[in-house]
Amino acid sequence: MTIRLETKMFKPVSSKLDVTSMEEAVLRFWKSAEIFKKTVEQREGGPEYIFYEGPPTANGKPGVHHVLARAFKDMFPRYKIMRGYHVSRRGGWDTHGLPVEIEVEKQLGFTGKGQIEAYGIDKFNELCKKSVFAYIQDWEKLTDRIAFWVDLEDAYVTYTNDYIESVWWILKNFWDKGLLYQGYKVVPYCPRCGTPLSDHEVALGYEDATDPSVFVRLPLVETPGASLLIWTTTPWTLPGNVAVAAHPDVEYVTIERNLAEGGSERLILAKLLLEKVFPGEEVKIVDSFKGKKLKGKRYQPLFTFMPPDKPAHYVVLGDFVTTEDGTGLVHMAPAFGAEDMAAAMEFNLPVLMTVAPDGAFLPEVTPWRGMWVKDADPLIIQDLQARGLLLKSELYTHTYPFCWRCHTPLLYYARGTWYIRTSQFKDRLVALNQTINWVPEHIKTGRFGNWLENNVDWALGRERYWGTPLPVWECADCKHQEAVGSRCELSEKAGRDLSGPSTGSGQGLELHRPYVDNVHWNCPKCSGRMQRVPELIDCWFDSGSMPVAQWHYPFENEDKFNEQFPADYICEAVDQTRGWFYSLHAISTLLFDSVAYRNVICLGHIQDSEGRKMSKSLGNIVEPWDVLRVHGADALRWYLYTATPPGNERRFSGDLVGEVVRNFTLTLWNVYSFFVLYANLDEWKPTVDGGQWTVNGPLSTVSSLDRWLLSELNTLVNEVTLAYETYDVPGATRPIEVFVEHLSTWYLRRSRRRFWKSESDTDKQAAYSTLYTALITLAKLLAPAMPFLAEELYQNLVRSVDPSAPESVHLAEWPLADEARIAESLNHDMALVMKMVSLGHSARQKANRKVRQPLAEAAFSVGNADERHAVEAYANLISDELNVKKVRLLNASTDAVTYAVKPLPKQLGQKYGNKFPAIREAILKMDAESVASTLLTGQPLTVKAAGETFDILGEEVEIHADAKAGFAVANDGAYLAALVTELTPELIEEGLAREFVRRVQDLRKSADLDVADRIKLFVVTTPGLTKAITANQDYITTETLTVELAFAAPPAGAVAVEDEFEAEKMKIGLLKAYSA
RNA sequence: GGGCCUGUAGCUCAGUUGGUUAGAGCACAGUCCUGAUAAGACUGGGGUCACUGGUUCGAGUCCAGUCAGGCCCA
Repeated sequence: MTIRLETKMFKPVSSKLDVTSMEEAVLRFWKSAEIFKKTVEQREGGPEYIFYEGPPTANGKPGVHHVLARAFKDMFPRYKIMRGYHVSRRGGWDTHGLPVEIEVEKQLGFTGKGQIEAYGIDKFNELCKKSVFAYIQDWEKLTDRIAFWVDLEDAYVTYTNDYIESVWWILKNFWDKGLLYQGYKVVPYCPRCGTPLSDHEVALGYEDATDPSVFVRLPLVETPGASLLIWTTTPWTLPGNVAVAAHPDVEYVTIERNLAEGGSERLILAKLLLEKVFPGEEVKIVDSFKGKKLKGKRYQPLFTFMPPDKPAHYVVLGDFVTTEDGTGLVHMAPAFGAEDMAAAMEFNLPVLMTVAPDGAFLPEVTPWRGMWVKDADPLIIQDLQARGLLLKSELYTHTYPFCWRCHTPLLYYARGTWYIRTSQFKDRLVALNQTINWVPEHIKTGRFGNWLENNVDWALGRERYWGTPLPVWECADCKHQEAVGSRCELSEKAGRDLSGPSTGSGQGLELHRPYVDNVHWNCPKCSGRMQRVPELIDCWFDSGSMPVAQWHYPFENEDKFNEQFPADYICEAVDQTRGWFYSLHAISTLLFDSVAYRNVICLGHIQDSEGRKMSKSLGNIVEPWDVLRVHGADALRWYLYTATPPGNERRFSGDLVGEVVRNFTLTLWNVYSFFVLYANLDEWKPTVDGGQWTVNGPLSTVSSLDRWLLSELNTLVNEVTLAYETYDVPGATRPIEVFVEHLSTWYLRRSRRRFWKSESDTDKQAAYSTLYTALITLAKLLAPAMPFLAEELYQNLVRSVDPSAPESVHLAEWPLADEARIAESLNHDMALVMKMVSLGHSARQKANRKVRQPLAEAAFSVGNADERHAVEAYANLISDELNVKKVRLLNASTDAVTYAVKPLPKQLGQKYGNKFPAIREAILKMDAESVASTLLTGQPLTVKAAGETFDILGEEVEIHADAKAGFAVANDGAYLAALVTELTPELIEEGLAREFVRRVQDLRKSADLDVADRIKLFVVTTPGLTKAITANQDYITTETLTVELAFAAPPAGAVAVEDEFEAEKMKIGLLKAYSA
């Protein structure tokens, strides 16, 4: 294709789109023109829109689920910028915590805490610090490629001294309010990592585990020969047994059973569980009683390694006992179970701590000393067996918590640790949550709301190395404790300046371990030595402190903090309900009695194409780059926005993204390239009107197609805008797909001739104006979701002809709907026209009349008077599209039309309720023709049913017309299209002429002519076709841009072809006459 | 065991306050259309709307229960 560039307004656009190179060119433009920076700078002074980036950890490669989150994070700031808001999108990195330590331990080949201390905490933490940015380049590259605009140059980093100091300030605040306390509780504890885990960490690691399931006899002291029967899946807790619990109101039985070795025994257990414990075994019930009768019964201790310091080994009563599993008699080891500990408190039972923090038995437990408790399970079982205390031992599979990073089974273990008293604020947590806009809404009262309702104190302490140290110092002698809230305060206490920078020659203190542990002072109470407690804090507290700590508030940036709190919008995946969503909410509630965010989109997880979770071990991870390389970022983003509502889990594969390109991107691209092709041919350009873009002349009031498209366009603007305002992502994207489809397959399909015609009349101008308006409006509506394509359209359609326009579509103003252009009835009518045309095509298919053959007449039947008007008003559109000479409405009096009636359930059912079936029956029994004629004249129909008389109105019954003879018919409900299929010689000749034109156009194409090139045409053909060509010569020469038509053999050098159709033969050839 | 969500065509998803014959795209087959189109139009095959029961004149939609999957909590 040859284009004379010097006269063209718009950059020529190939009809073939190379997505990747287009996007890469846009990326280069954004970079060189610093567009992202400008989107922030140019909105300085505008209202603030506050977005918080949930900080990821860059010690692993980003995956497609990160693309999901980043795509959703990106679109609202882009939208708000176009609406004039100032949005500073500060990035952040989460850098502390066990995952980081685990990675480094792996590198070093460590398996326990001892090795870390031997290696040196300073060196270990140095490696942690390096490792958190191991994959930062991957993150930056991906973030850049998918066009997630976030400021990574000025990102906050949770390990910096400034950040930690702000976190300390928060903790000191809590300390002063008495919200930070040391408690002793049974906590899930990872013996390998040597630290308790928070509830949200435990949640990450449930797996199926197979454990021993043992039934153990506890011989009663006062009743020789009888034993309590208990059940446990953790035999290693048995040396810690101090009591047995029974439910006061459950029915228990004493049974007698024969022993294999001879003799018999008596056992006590819950009656309901008898069948489960002794399936198929005959047992004799000798007694039956309520659990409360067991109260205080003493039994012989199983083990005596650790003498209890309080009365023990008797039955206590508790409501927590269930008859789901086991025996209804629950073994109590207060050191290893939360309920056990609670019972120990209630009944003043001793706590036998038989296990060391590393999960090994203490030396006192002589047979298994130093042994990992789970390894000791079989030996304990053996021991019980040998002593005749074991009834039976089986295997039991249940879900059990494992350490989420190292997969060690967790132990429930009584430990001292630090808590934040969040439960005291439960009501405020719940009340403030009510003011947050959750997408999807059910999270608010469901998952997140329930979680808040059941709030328990936040277990904050972590006995680890790489993290924010808990700023509490304790006197070695008198246990006096002080919390420190800043570097200055620490300097004062320590008596030396520790507040300077910690790098270079600065005297300042690095706030991590081990350096911070080396700061001491004398106890003000007893002049003992103040030493920092060993704990770090939960790294979720770091990220939850981000609204404060990213600004190093309150030590500086007070104005920044005030301006940027709370957030308008955050977005993360659903696993963050117990993570960042909670930590942000809890901290800002306790600190400021405020929400931390007003709107939140909570994303579902991505699964693979089979609906399985993507995981490294399954090897089913879709690499984002594989998709990006083939289909580009826009298509990936668009797929994520449109495929599923954000809260749903979604199946994902690269092929589904490819569909977006074929279905949506290419359709829009082709409209765009069509526009540019013809606008350049006609040298059409929009005009600038006082800095505002308008289009040439008044927007047509002549063409109903133009009025319709603009009505739909402005409707779309309203729809998309409302969706953005309510954080409805599918609502902001899916309607654009529908519009583009209509734009391409109806507006443009029906408007093509308006662009082809040679004369430049007002109708042609109006067509250009309308299409141009639609394209530049679409570019803006698409900008937040498809930033690349939007930019490409905008640069070529707007910037190339108006250098004074905003430099980027992302700096442009969001379009506002022109309400005056919205005409509901027009949208309605056109939808009807499309439906009638569809029926017309269907009828043609049935009649086996191809579209190129003109037909004499199409007649339609529709539902009501308004619709009859619509068909009349758009008759020319319909006749063009269906290639018929005449369009009219079917008329009962002149056409051979029959009627059928269909009572409408919605109308009649709502009005008459349970009388509806009888009424329907009665109407159907009546003569359809007379029912129709009554109702069509606007009179009510009198119906007798079930002994009553009803007046049925026209809108309560649907009247179906059917055309009898001489028509090819297609219908749908009340709608019907009927085609006259009879052909006259003139119609046949016209059909031949169209066939002929089609052949010439193909030949033009294969001769590689430009669309506007004029040709000389040579034809040798059979008489029938000759006659048809002669009769339609004007039509043919106009259509094919023929300046000279000769009935002669093509000369040498002509592009020629032979063909035959409809029993006619021909040879045609063409020569280029001249270029347009 | 408890909470939340999901279950509609081979695949990805729509389906309004309960109301006519449950739709779209992809994929498959045929026909047509095409001087923007890698596209489009029409037709066809493909559905016990997870299952069972209930409410109702009427249930994909409301209620109860069951099953399956996901996430979360024990």
